[in-house]
This record gives sequence, C-alpha cells and structure tokens, in this order.
Amino acid sequence: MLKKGVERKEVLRALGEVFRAHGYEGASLTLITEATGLGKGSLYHLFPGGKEQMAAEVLADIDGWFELNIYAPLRDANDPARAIAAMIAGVDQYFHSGDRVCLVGLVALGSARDTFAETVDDYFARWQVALAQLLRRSGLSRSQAQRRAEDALLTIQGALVLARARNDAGIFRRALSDLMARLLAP
Amino acid sequence: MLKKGVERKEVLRALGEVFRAHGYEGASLTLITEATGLGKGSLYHLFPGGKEQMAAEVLADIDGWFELNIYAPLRDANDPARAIAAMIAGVDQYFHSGDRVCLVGLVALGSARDTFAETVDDYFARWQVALAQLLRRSGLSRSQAQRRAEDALLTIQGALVLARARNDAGIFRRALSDLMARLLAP
DNA sequence: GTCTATAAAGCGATAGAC
DNA sequence: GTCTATCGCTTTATAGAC
Repeated sequence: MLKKGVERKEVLRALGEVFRAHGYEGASLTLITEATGLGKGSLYHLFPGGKEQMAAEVLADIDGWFELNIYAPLRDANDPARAIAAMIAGVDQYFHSGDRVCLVGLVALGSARDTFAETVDDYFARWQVALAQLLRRSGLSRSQAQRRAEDALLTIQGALVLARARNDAGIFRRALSDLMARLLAP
Repeated sequence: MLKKGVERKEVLRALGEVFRAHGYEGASLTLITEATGLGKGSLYHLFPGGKEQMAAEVLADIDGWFELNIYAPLRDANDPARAIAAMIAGVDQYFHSGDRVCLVGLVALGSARDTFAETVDDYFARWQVALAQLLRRSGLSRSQAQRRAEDALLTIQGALVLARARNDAGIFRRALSDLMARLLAP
C-alpha cells in the first residue's frame, strides 16, 4: 500500500503539467485523462472533490517541493552566498530555465485565485520570510532584507512571464544572474 | 455613424475587464453578455469572428493605448529623467497601482498564448526598444540600455503577479519606485 | 480500482424574427 | 442592430458493470 502514495505522486506530477500548460480553467478532464492515462472514474475515485481537489493537491505538492528544496535550506544556511547561489540554482532547475511556468503565479492571475488565495499567499510569504531572514543574518537591516527578498520573488515571477511572452529563455537566465548579484550586494 | 466607433470602444473596455478578470479561456459568452449588456446576437454582429476576434481587438486597443501614452512619449523625449518618470506614472495609472492585471501577460501565460503570440511579443518588444533607445540617449551603452529595459518590463510584470498573489498593492508601488531609481542610475 | 455509459449543465456559435 | 430560440458540442460529475 506504500505503492499507492508513490503512484499518487506520479499522478500529481502529470496533473501539475496539465494545469501549468492550460491553467486551472483550461485544464479539462479530457486533457487530464490524456495526461494521466486514467479514466474519469479513476480520477474521481482518487479525487472525490474533482478538479478543485486535484489543483489543491498539486499546489500542496509544489509547496512541499519548495519547502524541502528552497525554504528549508535557506533557513538552515550558515553561508549566505552559498545559500543564495543554491536557491538560484534550484529555481533555475525547477522552472527549466524559464521554459516552465509557475503554477502558483498562474493561479494568482486567473479567476481561481480566490479559491486558492491562502495557499498562494502562503507560498510566497514563506519564501520571502526565509530569504529575508537569511539576508538579515548576512548583515542587512530588517527592512532592507524584506525589501530585497520581495524584489527577488517579483523578479523570478516577472522573468517567467516575460520569457514566455517573448519566447526567449535567455531573459530568465539573465534575470537570475542579475538577481544573484543584487542579492549578494553589500 | 461616428457614434458607432465610440460605442465599440466602450464595448472593448468592458470586454477587456472580463478578459482580465477571467482570462481568455475563462471569459464565457455568458459573462461577456453580462459585462457588456449585449446579447449574443449583438456580439456576433459586432464581432463575427467570435471570442477570438473580441480578444484580438481588445489586445489591439491596449496596444494602441500604450503606443500613444507610453511608447511614443518615450521615443519623442528629450529629457530621460522626465520621460522615465512619466512612463512610471503612466504604468501606475494604467494598472491602477497594482489592482489591475496585465492582460497581455495573462494571455502569455495561458494556453491562448500561441493564438496571440505575435501581438504579445510585439507589445513587449516595442516597449523594450522605445525604452532602450531612450536609455541609450541618456548615455548608456547599447547592451546596458537593452538589459535595463528588459529589467524594467520584467519588474512591472513580476510586481503585478506578486501584488495579486499576496493581495498587497504596496508591492507594486514599491517596485515602481525602486525601478525608477534603477533606471535613472548612472 | 478502473472502465464505459450517461446525465445535466454550460459552452461557442448560428438562425431568424423583429 | 438587437433579441430569443436553438443547434451541436464539450464540460464536470455520477452510476454501475467488471
């Protein structure tokens, strides 16, 4: 029965890609059955709450990934420069160097925003706090650290939007590179 | 018959708000009839191409606004500092200090991106060129100017996403304020 | 636990009266 | 130029066989 958990994870990954590609509104059950290889019956057996539950679990899964791979390392870090470099590398990896959209940002812009408002806010809030506390430890004032962390989050989101709009992954790479320098500045 | 043009503009404004609120996919004809006060018959009389034509004309209308109020002033400016301040003020006004989503960015993230790819790319490309040329005239190198203009566009988009995600318009105000300083730096 | 069949509602789009 | 009625299709969701 441990297999169940593993398989669910796999389904969530596939669901995530569908939501990323078509948005919450645009991700129809037809598209979802194709992406997961599961019939509607199986899907509603796994997710009795339907599409909303699917999206909620996908968002929770994403949150878990960032908690493990981004937020926690930020919190536990001793060396700010190394930690920031690791964060940037993790972000670059996660978003496939700008090819992959941020589902949390996408949900925030759409009409599903209200449904997932708390999850969306939490995702960014915890990121910002973890990063700001690291920057504070590196010598910045409380307000400087907070403002710089805000700038980091916003830069990543903006780079993802612009890279997609202009179909130029270089935008994302350049933005991350500049961001790292800005975060490490004295 | 001049009235016709005026009324069409009004319909396009209403359409724009529906698309902004629900995205291209989420903007159903029911929502559109409610927002415009027009029945389906009238809508298809005005826009024989249906929803796609509606969105295309809304995007063209937005493009026209930016051309007139942002790009052209940027191109014609003599005083870079004044021109950048004017751009920032115009952006702040247009996006209602972060309360209003950027439809072009929203379309870029969704699955309608391919349909409107050229329009979306053009919107950002012309903005970047106009801004970069101004920065060039203010003494920056070609690559510096281009990179800084890219940063400006990406910052605005990211600020809109994050402000909406966190439901905090202050994020947008702060981002614009910081951006102005960054653009004017030597 | 997965499937097919189907329900009920909503979708974009069209026809035709006025 | 605007309306109502309606078409054909797709949507989410359910029921029941296996």
